[in-house]
Amino acid sequence: MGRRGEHSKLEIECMALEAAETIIENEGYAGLSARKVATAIGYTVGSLYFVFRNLDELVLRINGRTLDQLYAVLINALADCRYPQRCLLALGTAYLDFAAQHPHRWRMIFEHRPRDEETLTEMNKEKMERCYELVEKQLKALAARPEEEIVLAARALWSSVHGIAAMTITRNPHAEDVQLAHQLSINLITHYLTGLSTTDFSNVIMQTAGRAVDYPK
Amino acid sequence: MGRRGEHSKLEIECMALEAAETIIENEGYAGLSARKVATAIGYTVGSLYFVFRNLDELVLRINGRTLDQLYAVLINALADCRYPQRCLLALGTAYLDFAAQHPHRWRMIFEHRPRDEETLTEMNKEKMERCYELVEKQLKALAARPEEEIVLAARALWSSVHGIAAMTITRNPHAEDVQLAHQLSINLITHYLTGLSTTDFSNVIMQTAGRAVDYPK
DNA sequence: CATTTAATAAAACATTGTTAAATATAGGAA
DNA sequence: TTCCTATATTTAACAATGTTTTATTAAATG
Repeated sequence: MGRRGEHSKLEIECMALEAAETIIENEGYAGLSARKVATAIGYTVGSLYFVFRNLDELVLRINGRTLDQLYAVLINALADCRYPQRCLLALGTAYLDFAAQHPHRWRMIFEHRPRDEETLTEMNKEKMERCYELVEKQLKALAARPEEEIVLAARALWSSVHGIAAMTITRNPHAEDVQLAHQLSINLITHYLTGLSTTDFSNVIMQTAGRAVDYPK
Repeated sequence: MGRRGEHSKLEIECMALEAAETIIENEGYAGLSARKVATAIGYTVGSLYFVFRNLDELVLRINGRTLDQLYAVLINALADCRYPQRCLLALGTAYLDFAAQHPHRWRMIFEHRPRDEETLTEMNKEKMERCYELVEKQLKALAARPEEEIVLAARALWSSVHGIAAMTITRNPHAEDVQLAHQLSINLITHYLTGLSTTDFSNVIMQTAGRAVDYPK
């Protein structure tokens, strides 16, 4: 009944985010509801809208936090390896492990559909770009190549690891799924890097603008 | 009113599926609702449950049809190419084009969460496996390798192309996005295949069971 | 102590998926 | 033809949802 000032707006926001995260971690996004979050933090549903514009914004914030956690995990994974190839493999492995440990929150990053897609893209796109940059840094350390090629290779490689995760790690991943994902990631990264190193990229002309693509041989 | 027997159960089912598909194609999954589908085919909402157990089943069926269409597109793409490398590139390009042309229906295959996940996996998993098999066939034509390696490589490669699509082709893809996706796909496939061809796989021992992974050098 | 102000709750609304009940029509029987 | 019954179809009802509006209550202020 209106215990004013018991928690600051920022505290409520934080409590709500944490409560929502546990709900999602346990029951998935489908199990999330405004009322459930509200009662979990000892408030009623209306109070949530005092802190968040709507549920989309709450999910958006959680996705941001998840991406931050992921980034920290990736950075951490780089601490144990010295050579670029090993670092790239470690990044892939770390990503897959994170996805397997928090499958619901991880999938929500990509599956959630906010009403206005634009704000999301602007808000969290940068947090995704950071991952590409980590890969770019390793690729640069691997061999001197034009910036453009590095950017393209990093994006191709990281998207691929994500694709392996998306196709292999379900919402309730079994140990064998995760193991297969690791195999695939190692297989992919290893062969891609080998191919990259044996290709003289400067000879290859790709003219995709007019849809006439000259594939490298 | 009850105009009994005007349409057979099967006809209503077909009409509902088509109506739902157009709704999804236009407004995305978020725009889909039981009542909207029902009125679109000139019936009321109750009649839908005479044909489908619930909305999940309807979506499941649509996903199945989408996967069938995709498979047909992939098969078609193989008609224009003769050499395995070109075929693999063509498969990737065809997949990206399909995703770009039907972004909502394509994403729904992966984003939809039915209440009981098991039926879906059993139902449509096979339709996804077919895609891997197409890739396997091309890889076999490329070089003689143990079945196990082929299966792994096909899965790695196709997951990667899917990852590129997932990360690059949004729900409302711009032409430049699609073009970038094509570049990434070509880049990825080319380098991966090059790497695959220059690697003597028989030397590589992967023992991931105990988590001690011996990376290929 | 009285008054304002803002935090919180409570209630109301529209919309959703789904189910149960009501209704009307087609096809056969008398 | 006329009634009857089975069932296709509609209508109504239910519970749950996100969101908005209104009402209340406690703190701050004078």
